[in-house]
Amino acid sequence: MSSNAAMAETAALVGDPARACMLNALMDGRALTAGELASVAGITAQTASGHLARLSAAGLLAMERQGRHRYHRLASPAVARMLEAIMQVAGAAPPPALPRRIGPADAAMRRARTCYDHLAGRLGVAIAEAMAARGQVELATDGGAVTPAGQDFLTGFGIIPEPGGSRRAFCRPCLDWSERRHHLAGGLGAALCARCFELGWVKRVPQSRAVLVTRAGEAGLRQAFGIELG
Amino acid sequence: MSSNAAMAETAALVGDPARACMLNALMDGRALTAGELASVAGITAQTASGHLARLSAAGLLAMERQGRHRYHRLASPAVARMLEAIMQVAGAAPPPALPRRIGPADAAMRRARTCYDHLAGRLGVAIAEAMAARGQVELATDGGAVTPAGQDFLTGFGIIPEPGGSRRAFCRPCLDWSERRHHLAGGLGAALCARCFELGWVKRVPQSRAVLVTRAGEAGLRQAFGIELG
DNA sequence: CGCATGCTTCGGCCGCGGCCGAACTGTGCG
DNA sequence: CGCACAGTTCGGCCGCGGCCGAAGCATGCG
Repeated sequence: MSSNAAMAETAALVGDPARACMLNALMDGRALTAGELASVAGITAQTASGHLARLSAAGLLAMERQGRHRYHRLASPAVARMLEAIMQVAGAAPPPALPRRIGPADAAMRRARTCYDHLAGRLGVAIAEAMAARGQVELATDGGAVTPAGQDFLTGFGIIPEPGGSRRAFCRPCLDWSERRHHLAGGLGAALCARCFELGWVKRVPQSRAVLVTRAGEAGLRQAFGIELG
Repeated sequence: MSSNAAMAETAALVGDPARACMLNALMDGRALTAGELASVAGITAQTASGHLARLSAAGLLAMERQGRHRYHRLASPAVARMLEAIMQVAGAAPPPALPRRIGPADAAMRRARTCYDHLAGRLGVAIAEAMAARGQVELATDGGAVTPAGQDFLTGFGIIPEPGGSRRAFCRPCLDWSERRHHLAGGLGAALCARCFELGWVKRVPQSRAVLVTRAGEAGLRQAFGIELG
């Protein structure tokens, strides 16, 4: 009865070409701005705004303000799974993942850079996702925490976990500019970044926020986090 | 691009309350008539007809004529999976599976009966599904086949697989009246039915198409097919 | 401060599509 | 053959919702 109505409502949201286009563009887990989504859907910003509001209200999307931008992303893996299931029935091959050029044009910046006091770019995101996958940190939209396993790892990595003091913001997710996924910020992000510099794994590029991953860094990252930047 | 359009089209089909209602009613794998589907959706027959035609054209439903009835069912497990994924996102609990009374009112008939020369009812459907699950038979909409493993099983069960003669219709699915799922018909269905009588597993109920599963039958069916009629 | 930018809200246009009544096909039954 | 019943097709009504132009906030920058 009402479950039918709820199902229909959700499906109807996906059932509009413009909205389907936007959802599809978010399938890789990145977060995009309203303007970008309007562009990929081929509609004006005001129309997109309405769609995005409805998608968020229905719990399909999550929104995150950052300055004067608003980043939208799929609200949960369940949404992605649903979209995949629909595409399967629709007989549509998953989209060719067109390499839309977003973020900084500089390849080195996209690969690795600092964001204030922590690491960003593919490197920063890879570290965050590796630690999350291994259960060392738990990331939520509005915060995060280091698990006991994470404490152990950090100690072994040469980072002394914070005493009770400014615990609040110690482990915090931050939306990555170029990757549009979360990397680690807060005290933890800063400590990881500092330790990587200390170990000689990364070096600053003069006059730029970009950092260079050294040979030693590639080996160390592979061993410590299982990361392969490619 | 076009994959977005295909996805939107499919989702839009589910996105109508009436169609969602019908699809939901088919989630258990049974096949229902257009009239029944119209009834559960609370719309007239002519409106339902239009919906069903569109759903079939899009490959969400499969239709099967039987006399002057037209039975509709989900076209594939992928469709069921999609619907489940949508319901999950919609936060709707799967419908309480309201026990709609369909088919013959006689409980014995629903449990087990003969259909011409083969077994039907919960028993017939259970045998067909058990054999399909074990890879002994392969059932398609318009025919079926006994696999090598199935040949072995049948030999052990005391059935001599047909010689090349009337092979065509030896293994054939037949839509079950009360269960609205397929049971086995054709030469195979007849042979299985005959053997069950021969083994004393089932007995005819006088003046009725219903058959009774004996104590020996319950044990035998459990052992031979892993069936538990409950 | 004022301007530019990103996004939202409002108002109105318009077309798609769901709905039903009525009429038609086709199957089964006596 | 005529009747009953399941299902479809046709035609027309109507409302929901997508779309954009214009105007209204918010944030950031010089």
